Amino acid sequence: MSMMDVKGNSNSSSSTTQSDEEMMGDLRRGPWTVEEDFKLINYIATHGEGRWNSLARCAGLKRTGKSCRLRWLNYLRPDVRRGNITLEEQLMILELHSRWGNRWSKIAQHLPGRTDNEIKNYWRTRVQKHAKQLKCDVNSKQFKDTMRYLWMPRLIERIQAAAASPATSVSPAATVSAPANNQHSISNSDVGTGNLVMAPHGINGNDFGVSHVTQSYTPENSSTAASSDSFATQVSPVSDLTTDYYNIPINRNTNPDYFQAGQVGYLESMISPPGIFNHGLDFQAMEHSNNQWPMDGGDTSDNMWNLEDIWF
DNA sequence: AAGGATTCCAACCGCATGTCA
DNA sequence: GTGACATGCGGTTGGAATCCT
Repeated sequence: MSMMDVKGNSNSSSSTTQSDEEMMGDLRRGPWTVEEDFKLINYIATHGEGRWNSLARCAGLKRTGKSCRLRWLNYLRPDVRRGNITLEEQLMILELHSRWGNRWSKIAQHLPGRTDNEIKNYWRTRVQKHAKQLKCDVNSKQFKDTMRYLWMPRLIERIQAAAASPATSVSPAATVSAPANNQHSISNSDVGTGNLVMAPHGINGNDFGVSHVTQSYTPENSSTAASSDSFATQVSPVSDLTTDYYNIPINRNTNPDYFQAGQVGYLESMISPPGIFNHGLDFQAMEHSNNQWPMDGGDTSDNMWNLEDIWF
């Protein structure tokens, strides 16, 4: 069973370009196979990226240029980072989304190794889900306030707690991501200026469920490394090509303007301006009264939504 | 154990914009 | 200036995996 089976060889797409249409004869769709991945990787290794339609032809792939591009950018690229979104990344997504809205690609530029697709999926599956549970719009003031005064602080607390006790580190990014230079170091002067933390109009959202952030990332525990039983024929959701198969080092970030998780300046800057979290909420007490905020990987979403009762 | 519900995410679609002849 | 084609982006879909009853 595959998406290809479902969508078949439909050639009714009105969005395809003319050159796509010309190729529509026996185009493949749906999940990529190992063979296709190899072809694409090998071709790009030799000839580089770009000119995706001709690339698809020359590489012997019966795919549209679009499809090749997407597969490369979202999955095969050497610096694509697999695995769970870290706390720091969640915080970053949250903050950047508050600034830019659904500008996923722009947000992704500041999260090395993460694709716009991944961030978009994250937002939709976690944040919007919670907004829905709260019966409010993700862009509503109510929801933003909840983000800003409840979940952001909790996230920061957890990041700091993790930093204080490395044995229970929650920051895979700190170990996986090791850019060499020129990260955007956020100074304390950013704090309270709206520069990064606590933007004037608040924070839109985050996954405070953080159910997947407590493990250190390894290829083995990558979320995409599971369920490899269908690997022989289909790879898309399961292969860990960037490590096991192709032995390509992960996460070679070159973006000079990105945030490095675990960077002290960043975390410090994430600490709220004085008093901003002190709106009569005792988070410690809340944590206790709600059966805490586990650091062991359990999904805390429900607990957090219990906090909602207190909040409202 | 079974099957229904939910979650996650790869891949697709449609549109906008960029590039080039 | 214009049209053809390429690229990029955000939204959506649907199926595998996982969870729940």
